[in-house]
Amino acid sequence: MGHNASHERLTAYFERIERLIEERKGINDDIRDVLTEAKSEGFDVPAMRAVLRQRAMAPEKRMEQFALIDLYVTATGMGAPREA
Amino acid sequence: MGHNASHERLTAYFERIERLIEERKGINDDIRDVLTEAKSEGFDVPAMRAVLRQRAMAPEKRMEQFALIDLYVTATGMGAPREA
Amino acid sequence: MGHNASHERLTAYFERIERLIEERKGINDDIRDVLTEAKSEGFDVPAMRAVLRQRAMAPEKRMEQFALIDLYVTATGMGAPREA
Amino acid sequence: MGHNASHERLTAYFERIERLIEERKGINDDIRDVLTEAKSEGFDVPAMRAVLRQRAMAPEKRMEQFALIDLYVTATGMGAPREA
DNA sequence: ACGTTTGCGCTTTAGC
DNA sequence: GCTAAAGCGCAAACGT
Repeated sequence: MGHNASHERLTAYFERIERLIEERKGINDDIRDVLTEAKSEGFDVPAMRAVLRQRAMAPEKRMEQFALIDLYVTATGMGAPREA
Repeated sequence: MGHNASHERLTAYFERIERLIEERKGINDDIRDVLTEAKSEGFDVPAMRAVLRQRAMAPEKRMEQFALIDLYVTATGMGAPREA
Repeated sequence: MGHNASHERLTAYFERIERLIEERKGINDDIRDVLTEAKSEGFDVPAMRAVLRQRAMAPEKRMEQFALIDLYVTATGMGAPREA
Repeated sequence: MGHNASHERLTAYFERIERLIEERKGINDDIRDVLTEAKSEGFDVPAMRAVLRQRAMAPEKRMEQFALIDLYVTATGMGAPREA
């Protein structure tokens, strides 16, 4: 009884998650389609991915970190900080 | 100018993809939420994930894989694959 | 000068860590090589990884986990259980 | 016979890999120890990790990529390229 | 100690 | 088909 209810709840969780996973798969397909379309127009897909990565970084957080990073970079004589 | 048109198209691609990535992130959050909810009811999340993986596999492939695993476990003298 | 001494110590830390990271990378390469060799003899690498995961688990924990997985699989009306 | 030989070889592979995994674990422990030591001298561990990540990038490859990346970044009006 | 967040390894997929 | 990269899950680490 409580046991059966438990089974039902568990099954419901699985179904919800599997539905979400399906949606996620659809989105991944969409992304792939867009990149394929861009590629067919001559755009460089790896470079586009690189830009997407860069844009994904929260700009604020990046700047916060760089103060400390530059400090250590210069301190250890690794050459021009943020040169890349 | 063809160049500007190219920029516009590229920008549009980025925006479409970033929108899709946002959606995907939302879905991942949803999945995590469902698992958290299940956990709060006493379900074991890693075990649930294992079941989800099994359900995602084609039954035939799953049986093949398990047969191999059992074979290797037996071959190397590990304790009872069955009790697994 | 204390400042320079600090720089030197920091640099030393970086070098020690980077050396360790190199070693770790070498080990990962070795693991990959062994698996590749095994594969070339006809062994199934994913199945081997599954066995390695099982062997890495404390036997008692392993039994617990498998019991839960079987329980969930049964509860949700799936066929033949097993795996990790 | 060939069967037994197969078991032996498989077992040998597992043992080799498990030995390597042990070594890797030891290295990870060493890295953690070094960072702990650095922290105890007042160095900022997250920043150190950031520097390590930066140093890990092959400088050449980075520069190669940046030509294309900058092209796309400027093309899409995302603001100063490589500002970080 | 807990929850959140970051890094690490594995898996799978994309590109060559 | 193989090598290289990205996504994902897991675990340790950091801050509260």
